[in-house]
Amino acid sequence: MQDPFVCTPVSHHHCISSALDKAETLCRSRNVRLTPIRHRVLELIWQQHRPVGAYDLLEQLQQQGRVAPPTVYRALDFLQQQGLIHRLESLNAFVGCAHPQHPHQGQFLICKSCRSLVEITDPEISTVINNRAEAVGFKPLNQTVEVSGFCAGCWQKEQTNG
Amino acid sequence: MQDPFVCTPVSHHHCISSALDKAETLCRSRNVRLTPIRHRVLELIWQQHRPVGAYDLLEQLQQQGRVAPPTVYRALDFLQQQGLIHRLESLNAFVGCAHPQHPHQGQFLICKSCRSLVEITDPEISTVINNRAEAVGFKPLNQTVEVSGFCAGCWQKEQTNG
DNA sequence: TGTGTAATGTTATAATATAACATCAAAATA
DNA sequence: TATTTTGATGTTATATTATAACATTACACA
Ligand SMILES: [Zn+2]
Ligand SMILES: [Zn+2]
Ligand SMILES: [Zn+2]
Ligand SMILES: [Zn+2]
Repeated sequence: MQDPFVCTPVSHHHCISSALDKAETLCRSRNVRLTPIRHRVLELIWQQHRPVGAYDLLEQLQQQGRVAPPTVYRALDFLQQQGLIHRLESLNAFVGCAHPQHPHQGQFLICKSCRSLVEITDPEISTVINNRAEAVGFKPLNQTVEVSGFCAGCWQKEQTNG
Repeated sequence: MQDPFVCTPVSHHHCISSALDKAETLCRSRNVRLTPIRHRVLELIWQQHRPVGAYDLLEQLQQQGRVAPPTVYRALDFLQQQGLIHRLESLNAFVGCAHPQHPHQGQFLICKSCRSLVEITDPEISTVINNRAEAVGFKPLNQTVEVSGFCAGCWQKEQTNG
């Protein structure tokens, strides 16, 4: 995974096109259509490389013609179904997934200060949660794990300033 | 904790009044005001004993006179600050907390079928998540852990029916 | 009783999301 | 190729969730 914390403008350009390439390959192999709108929405999401709201995307799309909310939400639904993006429940926002090959639920670290985000995929977290759920007779299907706090850089600033 | 899965009408009546008693004691000891509105909102939340939306609460409050959204949201804010309720990010809903004495972040098991909810408080889950976050240089402050799936009862029905 | 603060009332509006139906484009079939 | 079918998008309206801003009221405390 491309680490957002060290993602420079140059490497980020690469990480956008890499994500889009992966998406195209994946959609072709699954025989689903990554239409221009869907492709564009995914591109806009990766350009930010941080959580983006649906209406932010809408605004950007509207710079090239009239677009209405359902268009954006449909694209987001598709991208989510294909595992190309994740929805962040605590932010009402969306972020690109860097490993869309295997369906999974991400675990997200969200910086309160710079609003950057890192997705981790830790099997131990999933396992512990599932075990505890099953221990009380619950059948777990889907996990939402979102951690808010400070990224390394912002935490350092916090400590020196505060 | 009163287990919602086995919460009968009778025991539930107890669990409402117990929660309200705890809240009163707690607010008195903290020298904050559990005003009639706040008390009423907490009561309505516990009456459902499952996640309730702000506008559901509003509707119920309006049966006794005109109430506007800010009133409900303010009460919810207060109750959240005091740890008397939790907000479920994945549902945009609120649920009563059965252990408001010690501030904590809950871990929630949400049944897709009957929409019942169980809060667990598992230190191991918190610890694993915090460890993994710190391992990538992130300073974790707040965790959102919400698991959707089937409660014991509904899972049994699912398996026999499907 | 006055005086400051916290809580609530009130109105308006912001932000997020979906329903319903019309139109269009692509794929499949004849 | 023409026809049919399906999926995608356009369009309008509206639902749902949440907050801003300012007026008023209740309470605490001097
Ligand atoms: Zn992912
Ligand atoms: Zn940061
Ligand atoms: Zn709790
Ligand atoms: Zn259930």
